[in-house]
Amino acid sequence: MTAAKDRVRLWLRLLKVVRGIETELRDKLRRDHGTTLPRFDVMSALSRHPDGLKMSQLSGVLRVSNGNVTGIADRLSDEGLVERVPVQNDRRAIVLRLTTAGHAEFATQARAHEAWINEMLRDVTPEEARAMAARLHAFAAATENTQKEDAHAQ
Amino acid sequence: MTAAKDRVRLWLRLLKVVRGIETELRDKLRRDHGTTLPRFDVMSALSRHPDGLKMSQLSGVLRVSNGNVTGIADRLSDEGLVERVPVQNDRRAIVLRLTTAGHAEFATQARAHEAWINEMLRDVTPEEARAMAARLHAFAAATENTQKEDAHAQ
DNA sequence: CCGAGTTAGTTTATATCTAAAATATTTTTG
DNA sequence: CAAAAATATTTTAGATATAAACTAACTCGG
Repeated sequence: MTAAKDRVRLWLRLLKVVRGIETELRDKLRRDHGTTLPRFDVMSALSRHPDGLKMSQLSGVLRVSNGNVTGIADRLSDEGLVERVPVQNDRRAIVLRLTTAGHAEFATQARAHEAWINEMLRDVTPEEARAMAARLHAFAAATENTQKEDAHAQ
Repeated sequence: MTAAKDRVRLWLRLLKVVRGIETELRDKLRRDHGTTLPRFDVMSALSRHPDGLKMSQLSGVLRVSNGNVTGIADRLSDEGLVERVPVQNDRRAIVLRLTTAGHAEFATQARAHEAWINEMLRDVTPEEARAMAARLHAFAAATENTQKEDAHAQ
């Protein structure tokens, strides 16, 4: 089955590219902003939801486990970048949202992030980027679950 | 700069696809083979190097930190799937290689892995897979460091 | 040969991550 | 309504990850 081999090769290539970019981003975030990729991801998701997200929504959006978000939220909360807000009519739930300081801090990080990606992918033309992004829709079939949103987006 | 936005969008799409596939693979590896993605990655790298790899080569190949491999090697070693072999003429170095049991176990896992990927990417034609893999070469510029080999490969 | 610098690997401290159990609350059902 | 099921989050145990400190061994110039 060469078809299977072709698909595996594509998967390995995807994995290598994504890991490489992630490693670069992690280094830059630590060096320039004293933060980490998971923290950036959480703040990024929250920045696009000014009213905040419930913990379960956040873990769904980021595709990470439930308990994982708890720890990251704890640390961001300790630094005053996010806050936990009770939810009306459901005392189980909690909404996490950026504080004013969190919004300001993320705005800075997001500008740097966009510049880094733009530089790292400088050899990809905008046309090619759009075409590739469109093709990647076919891959969405791979993960039929509830991926309603992107992680990382600004 | 819409070009920058296009590139960021592509990056987010890549990230989503890779995370989705990784999540599926993790679940399947655990359910069907009682193992994890990092363990599979280590065994995969070793399977392509019958004479073994030094710890530093392994962490370089997998693009993970040095100390990380130590722990995974410890656990695989406890289960008899890999072994540490001294290196001639350099008593600092250690070569990690699959045991006979490790080779057999990995062969089973690799067959399943190929079938899973082939199924998950069933909507991607072999031609498209090859084309996309070729295009992803342009992305390699993003990570100019020493990525001599793939993680995961069989 | 010997001490400075380098290299290989482990260890340490901490953060991240999952799966599963536990807790608290809400919703559903009979 | 009361019991059962479902839901939201945290907690727990253990694996995975990094960066940085540490140990041991090697290299090399003098």
